[in-house]
Amino acid sequence: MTTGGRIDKRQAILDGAFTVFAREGYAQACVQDIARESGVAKPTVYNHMTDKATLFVNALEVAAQTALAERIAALEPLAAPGDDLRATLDEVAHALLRLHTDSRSCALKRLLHSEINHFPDILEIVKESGPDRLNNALADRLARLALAGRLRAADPDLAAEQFMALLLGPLEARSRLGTRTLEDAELRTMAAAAVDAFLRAWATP
Amino acid sequence: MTTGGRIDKRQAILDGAFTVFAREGYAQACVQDIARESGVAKPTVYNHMTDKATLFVNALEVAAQTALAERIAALEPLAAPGDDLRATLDEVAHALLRLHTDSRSCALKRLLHSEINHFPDILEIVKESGPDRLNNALADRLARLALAGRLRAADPDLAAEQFMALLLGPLEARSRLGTRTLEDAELRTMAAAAVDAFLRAWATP
DNA sequence: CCGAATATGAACTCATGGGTTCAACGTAAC
DNA sequence: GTTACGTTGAACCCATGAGTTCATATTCGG
Repeated sequence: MTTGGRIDKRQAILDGAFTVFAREGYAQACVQDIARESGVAKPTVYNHMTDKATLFVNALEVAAQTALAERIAALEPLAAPGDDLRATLDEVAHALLRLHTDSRSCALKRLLHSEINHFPDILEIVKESGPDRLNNALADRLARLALAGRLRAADPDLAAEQFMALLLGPLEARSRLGTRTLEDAELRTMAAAAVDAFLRAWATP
Repeated sequence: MTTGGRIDKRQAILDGAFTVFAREGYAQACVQDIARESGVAKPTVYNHMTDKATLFVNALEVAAQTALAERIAALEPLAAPGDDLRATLDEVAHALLRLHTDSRSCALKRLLHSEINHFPDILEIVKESGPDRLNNALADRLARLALAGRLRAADPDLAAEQFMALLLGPLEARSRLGTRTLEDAELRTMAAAAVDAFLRAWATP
């Protein structure tokens, strides 16, 4: 039934679709371009997806799942933090910053924001693979640190939320809404500043 | 030359344009609808603006200026903070949260993000009336507080950036990308949490 | 090698909407 | 009144692009 080729084409289409939607936005993207970008003919696109709208939603969905998985993987060092908690947090913060400044991540965020009113299904994607999931995963790690006496014990969810806020909040202005590419050195500085403030607010007194 | 009526029409057009763009997005909004929303005929729109693109940019520009002015005004209490610094910060934080959850503010942010790649002029708007301006105004207030010994003296710009981050970062997830309307009680809780963390990180030791 | 399923490209239909034209209509200035 | 200017609504032209059709080519299982 689903031959290998079919699955490959489907992946190629979803991938190419995200690329074009990311570059053009939903309305400005045309299916012809998506087909070209995917290395596929236009009728083939309609062979796999019923219309442009579902193509859009599906493309966003896989992009969101991929992004979430990468971000959660970046929390890994917190599972076995060394003696130097600050260094571990710096490392995780820097990795998260890199992932959040990636051009596909920025585009994903842009698309989710801009089309959320036209596509109710997008809300489901956000609940399924949005920042809440990442916050929860981070809260889990922080809770274990709190239990080990290395952080304040109060409300790991709030701690996670504020860690992410301190880290990502400054991003928007610094990157000029995703226009400017930030140097790695600048990312390290931002990560260090966020971790520093976070530890002042959340380290055990 | 410019009779009173002309200016009124121009304002009405810019206002109606923002309303429709906010509801539909740039590409999906049609000039006919904008004309209807503004209580004006379609050729009148083209009488004031050369084309849809400049109409869009101008509408965004006035919306951004308005939003910035409101936000800077909300910092006013910090000019003469009472004995209770926390209470003053709570008040300002709450006011800022209300302004940032306003539906027009959310729409403005959405539009800036989603069309920044198609309209280079938007970058100018962001630099002119974007978060940097608000950060600077806040940093000024915080610098005076630091000078008065009520906050750490180091880097008021960073302090302002982190205050805004702690305040607005949690907003995105909580409001489900601007979909959910937040109750005033929830805004107060969020403001208090942000101020609490900010003071732990930035109060004089 | 054959046959079924899928892919292809080109051409087609049709709806949408940006931008313009024009003749008729206020309306305010003098 | 008349002159000048802005507004109006309707009709119009034209480009774009979603979605389909079909005849042909390709590919893969058996």
